[in-house]
Amino acid sequence: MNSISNLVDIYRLTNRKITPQRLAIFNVLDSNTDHPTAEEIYEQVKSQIGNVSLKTVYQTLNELESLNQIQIIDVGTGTSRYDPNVNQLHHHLVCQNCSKVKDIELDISGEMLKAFSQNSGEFKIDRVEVVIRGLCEVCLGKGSSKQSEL
Amino acid sequence: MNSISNLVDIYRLTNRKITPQRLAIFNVLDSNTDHPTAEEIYEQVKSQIGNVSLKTVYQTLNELESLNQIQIIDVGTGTSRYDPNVNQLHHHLVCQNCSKVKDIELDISGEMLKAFSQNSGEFKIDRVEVVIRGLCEVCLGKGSSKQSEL
DNA sequence: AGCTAATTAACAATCATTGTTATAATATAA
DNA sequence: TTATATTATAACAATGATTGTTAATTAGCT
Ligand SMILES: [Mn+2]
Ligand SMILES: [Mn+2]
Ligand SMILES: [Zn+2]
Ligand SMILES: [Zn+2]
Repeated sequence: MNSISNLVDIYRLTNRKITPQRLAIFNVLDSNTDHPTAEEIYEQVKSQIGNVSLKTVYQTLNELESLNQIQIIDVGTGTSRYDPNVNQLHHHLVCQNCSKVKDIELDISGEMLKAFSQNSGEFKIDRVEVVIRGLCEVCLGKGSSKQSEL
Repeated sequence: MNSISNLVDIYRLTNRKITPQRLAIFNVLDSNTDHPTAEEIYEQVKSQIGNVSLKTVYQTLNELESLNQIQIIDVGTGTSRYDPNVNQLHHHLVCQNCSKVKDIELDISGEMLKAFSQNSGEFKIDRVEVVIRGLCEVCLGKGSSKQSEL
């Protein structure tokens, strides 16, 4: 994602208005590495500026995606995650216990494409997404038996 | 997935009843490589035995997953896909035009783990899922301009 | 300050999936 | 083969994430 002042420029140039809601959403996303859900962003924005609607959050997030400022990722946890990291190719670690999502840098193109071309007949690759599932550092530390505690 | 007669045995051994609905669902899944949705399975079962409810289809599919007979995959198309291929490690190609899902065999563990251990601190890997997005053979043939036709 | 297009909030709607429950069907033993 | 216990089914309501609708509000410009 671009800097907030760049976003403001982009918004002005595309006839979009700079509202407190949008600015607060930009702020929450800026340098965020947590892969928050829309609901989480909504809560943070609300604590910053008092009033937003969840609909506005969704609208702005979809808008930012279509401006290529964020990516919307679905790692199978039931809700979409919003990721401002679009400049650096990366993949994701997903904790099966706490559902936290972390970035991981992986260059798989080499071996990938080699094995792939042997296997797949015709298929024009646009992108490759890797999700690694397991237990994060925190949940490992707690011991996996903690999973079933309430 | 096991053979249908094996499934019948498993069901009997675990105090489950063999119903026409379940048998029809087994049949639809048997050797199926289409990664159908619950709705699609429901339609096929309906054309075989006349009456089922979608709820029964979901129930049976979840049951088969917990018996490790199928896997439920989510490739971000908005609906879960049901895959009887659980004995052979594999990944998925997803067509961005027609949403078809195809199996692909890829052994990424080597390079993967190497790059990974350099990058990720502590994380206990359970499984690695790769989704390759692009255009399938059919949609390539039609030319990508067909995408916007109605 | 006033105009106008864009934005917001409130609310309803959607879609996939799951919960509830009264009825029906299977397995098994008399 | 019929009765019985138990599991499964269908119908329907409910859920949760996301999107649609619209009347009221606001940003950006004059
Ligand atoms: Mn990321
Ligand atoms: Mn598959
Ligand atoms: Zn964790
Ligand atoms: Zn296709």
